[in-house]
Amino acid sequence: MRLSQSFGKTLREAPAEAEMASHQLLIRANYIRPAGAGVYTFMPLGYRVIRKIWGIMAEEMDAISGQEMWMPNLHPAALWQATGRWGQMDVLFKLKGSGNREYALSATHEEIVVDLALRDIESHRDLPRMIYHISKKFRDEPRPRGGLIRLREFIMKDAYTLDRSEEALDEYYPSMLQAYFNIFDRCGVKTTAINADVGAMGGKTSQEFTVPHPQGEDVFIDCDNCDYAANVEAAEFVREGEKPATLAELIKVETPDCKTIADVAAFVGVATTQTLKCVFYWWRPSYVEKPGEGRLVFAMTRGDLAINDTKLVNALGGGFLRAATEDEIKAIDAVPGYASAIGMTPARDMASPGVMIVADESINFGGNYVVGANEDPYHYTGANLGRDFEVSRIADIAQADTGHKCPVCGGRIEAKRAIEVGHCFKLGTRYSAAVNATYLDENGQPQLIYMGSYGIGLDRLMAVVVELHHDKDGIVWPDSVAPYQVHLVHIGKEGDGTKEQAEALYADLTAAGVEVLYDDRDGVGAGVKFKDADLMGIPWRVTVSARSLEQGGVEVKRRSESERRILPIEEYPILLNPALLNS
RNA sequence: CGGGGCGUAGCUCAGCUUGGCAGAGCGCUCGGUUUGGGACCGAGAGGCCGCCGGUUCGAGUCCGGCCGCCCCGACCA
Repeated sequence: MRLSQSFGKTLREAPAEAEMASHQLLIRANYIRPAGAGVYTFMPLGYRVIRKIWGIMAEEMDAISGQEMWMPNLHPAALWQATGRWGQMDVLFKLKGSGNREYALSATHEEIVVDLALRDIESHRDLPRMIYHISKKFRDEPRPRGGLIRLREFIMKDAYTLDRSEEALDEYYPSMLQAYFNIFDRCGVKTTAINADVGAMGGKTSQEFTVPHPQGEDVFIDCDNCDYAANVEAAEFVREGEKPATLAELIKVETPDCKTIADVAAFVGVATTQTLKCVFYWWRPSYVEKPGEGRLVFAMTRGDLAINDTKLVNALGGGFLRAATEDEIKAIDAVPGYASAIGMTPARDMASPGVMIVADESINFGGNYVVGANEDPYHYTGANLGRDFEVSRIADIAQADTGHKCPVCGGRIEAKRAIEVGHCFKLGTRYSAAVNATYLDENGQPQLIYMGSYGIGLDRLMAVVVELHHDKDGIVWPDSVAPYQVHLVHIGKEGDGTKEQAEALYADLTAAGVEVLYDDRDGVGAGVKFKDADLMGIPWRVTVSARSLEQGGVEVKRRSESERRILPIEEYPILLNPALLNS
C-alpha cells in the first residue's frame, strides 16, 4: 500500500475525548474513526488488524473441530421470544419492519444457534458439533467507553458447542479454554482465566479471560500466594474473627447523627467488625418489574464487609435486585440508618410470610454486635444471633476485597481491575430446554442438547493489544497482528536516485508477498515520515535514503528496538522473509 | 438512570467573567525554498459559535429547554 494513496491521515493530536492510550493512538494513527458513542469505523489499517486477529481465531477454532459459518444479524423476534429473552435483555436493540414484523439486532447468537440445533440436530450421530462465526453484535449499552473497550456495535467471535451430555461438554471444554489461551498468546496478550458469575446467560460454569488493567471495568480477586483468581461476583474468601467467650448484655444506647457504620463504630468505640451492616433490596423474579410482584430482602453482613449484589441474587436462587425505597423499608418497621433484625420475624423461604433476612457467614465470626434499634437515634450494643435476633438464612453474600484471606491457600488476596477479553460459558440446557431442542439417543429416546458458548470481542482485543504494546511515540504491534510487516520509508529528492531504489524494493517485496506499507509521499519531511512510522507501529522499518545508500544499503530498524543497521542492497532478499532479520 | 465536565474551522483550543466586526496553532490549497525526527517564506480557502426558544437596539457571550460527546457511579447477557 502506498501511503500517498491511502484513505485518511494521521493526526498530530488526539481528539480531546480520547483518554485511554489505545483510544488515542488508534485514532491518531488512522486505524479507527468515531461515528458516534460506541460506534466506530475501521479504517484500512484498522481493518487489516481485525483480519489478522480474525485469521488467528479461525485457525485456533478450526484446530479444535470448529466449523466457521456466518449467522444473521437481523433476528426475527420469535426466536428471542422462544427463549424468553425478548423481554428480559435490556440492551437488546429492537426494530420493526413493515407489517409490524419485529426484529432484534444480534446482541448475541444463542437464539440463532438453538434454532439451528432444533432444525438440524436429530440424532446422537449429529453430535457433538462446534460451530463459530465472527460478526457484528449490537447492544444498547448505557455507557460506551474507552474507545474500542465498550461499544454499542462490536465484532465478536462466538463459538457454540452442541453436545449429548454434560459429561461430553465437560470433556470438550478444556480444549476450548486452551484454544483461548492460544489465541490471546498469539496476539501478545497475557490473560488470566478466572471463575465468574454466569449472570443471566444461564448455565452453571463460566471462565472469564481478563487482562489486568487500571482502567478495566471488571474487578477480580487475585491471590498473591497461589493461583486463585475469581471475579468479585464469585470470589470466595475466609471470614476471620472469633465469637466472644461470653455474651454481653443487650443495651440500648443513644447514637445521635450516626447514620453510617463508621460513625456508629467510632461513637460507640468499637471496631467496624463489631457492628452489623443492614442493606435493603427489592427482589423480583423477572427483569421487568411488574406491580405486586417481588418482595423485600433484608441483607446483613458484618460491618467491615460489603454486600455483593450478585452473590446475594445467587443466594436467593436467582431473580433481580434493586435498592429498596424508603417506603418499602418502613413497611417492615425498619428505620433506615438504624435498622436491624431485632424484633423481626424472619421468613422461612422466599414464598413464606415474614421478613426475608439473609446474613453473610461473617456474622458467625464475631458477636456482641452494635446494631440498629429500629428507632432514631438508637442502637443496641451486645446483640447476638440466636439470642437477640434470627435470620432466614446464612450465605456467602459479602464481597471479597484486598487484604482478605485466600480460600485456597490462606494467603492474602488483592482486588484488581481488569479488562474482560473473552468468556466461556457452559450453558447446559438453558436454551435447548426453552425450545425443546432434542436429539434421539441410542435408545430412540429424545434428550436435550447440551450447549456451551464462547465469545471474544475482536475490537476490544485489538484495543487491549495496543494498551499492552505501545510507547510514548505510538503503537508497537506484535508481528502476529500488525497490519503490515514492513514500513518502507523513502527519503530523498527528485533526481538523487533514491526514489528508484525505493520503488524497486517496494515492487520486489510486494511481488514476494511481503506486506509492505510504502511511504512514497513527496514533499514530506523525513521527520514527519519517521514520526508517522512510529505512530503506526509496523514491526519493521526499512528506510531508503541518500544517507543509507552512501552507507551501502538500506536502513533497517525494528519498531520495538532503538538499534538501526544498514543492510547491503545486494542482501535485500533477506527482507523477503522479515523473520530472518530477527537472527 | 444519578454525579461531574465539555460542545466555537478537519484537529487542539482561546474568546463567554463585564453582550458590540469570528480568533490562534496545527492540518488543508497555491507558489517557492527545504529533505534523517512532526522544517521555512509568501498568498489563500475554510464557521448555522450543537439545536430551539427567551431577554436585549444588539447574543458565541445572559436565561430556559433539548440534543450530542467524555469521565465517575449504577448496569454490563
